[in-house]
Parts: sequence; structure tokens; C-alpha cells
Amino acid sequence: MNKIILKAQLLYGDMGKSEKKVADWLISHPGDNLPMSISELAELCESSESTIVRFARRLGFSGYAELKISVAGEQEKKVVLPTIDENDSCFEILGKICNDAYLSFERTKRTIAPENIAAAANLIAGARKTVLIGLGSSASVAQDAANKFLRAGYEAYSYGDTHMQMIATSRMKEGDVLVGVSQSGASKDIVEAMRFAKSRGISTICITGTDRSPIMKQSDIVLLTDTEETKHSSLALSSHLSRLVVIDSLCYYLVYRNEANRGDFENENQNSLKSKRVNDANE
Amino acid sequence: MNKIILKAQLLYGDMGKSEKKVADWLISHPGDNLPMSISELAELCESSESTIVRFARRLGFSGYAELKISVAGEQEKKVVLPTIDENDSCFEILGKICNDAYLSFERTKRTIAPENIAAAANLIAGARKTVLIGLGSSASVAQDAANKFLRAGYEAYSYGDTHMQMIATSRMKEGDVLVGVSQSGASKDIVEAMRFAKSRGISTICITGTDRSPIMKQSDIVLLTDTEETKHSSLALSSHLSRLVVIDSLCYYLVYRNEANRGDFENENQNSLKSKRVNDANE
DNA sequence: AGAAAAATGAAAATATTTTTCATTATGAAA
DNA sequence: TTTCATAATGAAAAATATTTTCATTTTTCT
Repeated sequence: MNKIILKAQLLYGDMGKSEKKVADWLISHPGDNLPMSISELAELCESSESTIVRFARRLGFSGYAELKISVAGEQEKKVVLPTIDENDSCFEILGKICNDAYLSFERTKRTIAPENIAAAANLIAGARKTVLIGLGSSASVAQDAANKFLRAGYEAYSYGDTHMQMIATSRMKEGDVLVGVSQSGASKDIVEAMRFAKSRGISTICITGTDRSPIMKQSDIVLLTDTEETKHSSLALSSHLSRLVVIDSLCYYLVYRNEANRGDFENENQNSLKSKRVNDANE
Repeated sequence: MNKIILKAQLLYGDMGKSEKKVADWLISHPGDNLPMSISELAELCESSESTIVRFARRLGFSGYAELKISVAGEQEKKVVLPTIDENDSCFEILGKICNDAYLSFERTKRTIAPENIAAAANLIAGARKTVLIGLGSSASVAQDAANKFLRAGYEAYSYGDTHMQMIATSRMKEGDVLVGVSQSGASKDIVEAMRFAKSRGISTICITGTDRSPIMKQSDIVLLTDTEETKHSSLALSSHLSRLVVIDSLCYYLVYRNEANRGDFENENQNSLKSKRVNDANE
């Protein structure tokens, strides 16, 4: 885990009384960054500057400066929980949400299986038609995905209400793909539609943030995004963004995969929207 | 990902000639640890100590010492320039998109006016009803916003097709707020609806990624998000995410502002959705 | 071209780290 | 218990490193 602490413990026996105090402090503050200066640390350890230098040398560093930098390097990516409180300004909240999103992306990169995302992309690429379903905030993820896939040149549709979802599912056939989006992985109607599709030989993909959730049992391919629920509230803002970046990467992959599309992709869509614009500003 | 290099790239435009030399060195030595002293680095960059301190401060550090430690902390994570090419795997694309999103968030924080976002939140908080409109990918942003505002306890509705948008706008009255979402800021139908609303004394807010765009003229409050279009394609993925984090921060602010709501907010929504779940998994 | 503003680097001022060295503690042998 | 050799320690000096200041240069705008 932390090489420096390990080494300190290893060499603990060789140290003098005062040097041990330095080691003790370090060992009992594994997460902390070293206080700015050697003098500060000396005071905290009830020791002296020279002792700290000796301690650093014992661990194999050229001096305190090097030890300090090395400690920073060993630091586990400290998870700064962007806890929002009632006195934050709207702008401060924006900053915290951006932070939160960034952490959520990092978690997603760790959680998602690279081979599954590739498999999902290839499945969609080869499908006759792709239908995406979700409810609540997952509905807008599904809608966003359908919108992008369509623009990328693939037949994709999304449905946000349960009736349409069932109707659309019942009209699908083999060779189609159903993508179910659900953070909880437990929305009754979505799981039901997935089960129905699967029983009829339709390929199923789920995008969910909950491991071992019901929807996973009904899915051929599972895309597991950031599973860490933020403590803020049920809005679950960042995990929502994580699901979108997964969609975005599928979409990019599809664009680049489709030789025919790639060239014209940009211009074609630009032109098809042009008449909807007040002027030539680009979307 | 190396946040420091990304930040250096982000702020590159603001730098003077000499500061850019420091940034260049850093960017072209992504893996390296910083040479021991500021003087050494000054020589390597053909710059001066003071310039390096200024550079460090620009990136948000207290000085060179802090930058040096932070660089050590970032080490080991390699920089991926978010340029997607055809040989990338789906997973690599995911990483690049996350990077891109992060940059986009940073740009948004710089572009958006803190006082405007606060004003927008307060306007919505005091409104009788809020209507959100957008087309294409902006439609799903609007839908997402309406969904969240509603859950936060405010009357909010979104419409994704132009007919409904016009009907809804014509039924609004003073005391209501119309929020127009458009990346280009030039979608005919949206601008038209905004103009109509404004002429009837309805407050208007726009969320756009294009400065000096037509929609801004029809808006009482302008929320300008990331204006830098990514070069990838017209999908404009990251700017889409930026608009969402702006929505999210408005939403959080509204939740915390509303004394009455805050307490029950989480539980209430949890419960109202419970019957829709297969089991007790939390959304 | 000329004035105002911004950027820059040399050098002074601080701050930090390292070294030196006198003092104190430790422990083995008498 | 005392003595002496050795190791450990910390105060202060010396060496380095960083930050600030400010005069000079460069850029920008008129």
C-alpha cells in the first residue's frame, strides 16, 4: 500500500527514541500530506529538524525534500467528497458537482468491463434496429443515446413511457437490440420488458449502476457504471453523467467503425439541420 | 489523466510568451518529475524563477513548491490527449471522453457568470411555473432538468417538439419562467418561442454554448456554458455534459434553498418510487 | 509613433533544508 | 557505582531554495 510507511515500520527497530517519534507520526497519519516545512513537522513530532533529516536518509532519501515529494507521490487519490451545504452559492455548487462528476468518471472507468463495452458496441453496430428504454432520469439518457446513434447513422429509437416501451418491445425481432437503462437496475417495467425481449431471442444490453441487480439477469451484456451512490440525495447526479459518457463512447466508436459514415458524418448532419437555424451559427 | 497538464493546456491562451515556455516544457515531459529546484527548471525552460512562480499560481497553486508536490502526486497517470482516432478501442474512447468532459467543465466554470447562475436559480425559485424547451440533444437536457426540478419540489415541465413548445408558451403568463436550451443559440423555433414569451412579459433564461447568439437577445438571463466546440464532430458531446452540470447545480441550489423541501426531499422521492421497483434497491 | 498596460527577469528578501557541532543520553566494562 | 566510549539529539550556522520586489522590456491600443 504505502511503501514509505512500510519501510518506516521495517526500519523501526534501528531507530533512536526521537527518530521513532517521527516514524510514529508518519504511520499514524497515513493519508495526510506532509506539513509544509521540516520545522513544522519537527514541532508536531516533538523532535528536531536534524532528526527528521536522519530519518529521511534512513529510508533511503537524500533528505527531507525528497521524502516529502515521495509521500505526495504515494498518496492514494484522496477522495474529496464534495459535500454540498446550504450556504454554498450556486457557483460553488457548480464547482463541487464538476468535481463529483470527475470522480464518478474515474470510478466508472474502473467498474466497467472493457470487453463488455466493446461487445455492446459491436452488437449495436450489427443490429437491424436498436431500441433504448429507461424511466425518469434514465429516460433522458435513453433519449440522448437514441438521438446520437441515429445521427451516427444507426437505426435507434427510445421510448420514455411504459406503454410505448412494451409496444415497441413486442414489435422487435431477432437481430434487434434492446438497451435497458436503469440506475437501480430494479425498475419493474424495464426489467419486465427486458425479460420479455430476451425470451423472444432479442439481444439485450443493460446500463446500470447497481451490481447484482435484477436487470443484469435479463441482459446478455452488462455495462456497469459508477456504483458508488453519492450521499447527497436521490438525485444521483453524477452517476447520471457517467451513464452519458458511456453512451458517448459507444457512439464515437460506432461513428469511427462505420467507414461509410465517418467521412460525411459531420457535414451531413450539419446540413440537415441548417434550415432549422436562424443563421449560420454551428451546432 | 494528468490534471496539471490539462489545466496548463486550458490556460495556455492566457499566458505570456515566457510562461508558455514553462507550460511547453511541462507538457512535453508528462512523465518526468520536476527537476529539484526552481532555478534548474528556469534554466531548462529558458525562463526565470519569477515566471515559474507566476505559472504555478495561474494553475491554482500557492507557488512552485506546491506545484512540485502536486506533480509528484499526479505521476504515474499518463496523459491522454482527447483526440479520438479510428484505432481506439471503445474503452480508450471512454477515457478520452472523460478527459474531454473534465476540460469542458473547467471551461464552463470560466465562461459562466456566477451572478447569472444565482439570478437564474432565484428566478426559478420564485416562479409560479417553469417551462423548459430544447431540440435534439438539448431536448434531453431540458427533459432532464424538468424531471429534476419537479423532484426538487418546483413546478417544471419540458417539451421536446415544436408544436407543444408553442402551445405551452402561449399558455404561460407573467410570473412564469421559460428556459430555452440551445447549444448553437440559433435554433429558429426555440428563439421564436423565447421572443414570443418575452413580448408577453414572461421571464426568459437561456442556456447556450455560443456567445453573441440570437437566443441571447431574447433572454433576461444568459447562462453561457463551454463555448469551445470540440473538434471531434458535431455530436458536441462534452458541451452537452456541461449544460447538464449547470442544470444540476441549479437543481441542488433549489433543493437547499427550499427549507420546507430539504428535510423530506430524499425520503419522499424514494418512497414515491418504491412501488415501481422489483425490490428495495435504491435509485 | 507614443502612451498605457502587461510581461519579464535580476536581484533582494524570505523561508526552508542541510550540515555542523556541542551537549546529552545510553550502555558496557571496571 | 563510576568511567568511558559511542550513539543520539537538537540548537544554531551554513547552504539552498523559493518568493517578492521592482526596474526594464515587450506588447497593445490609440
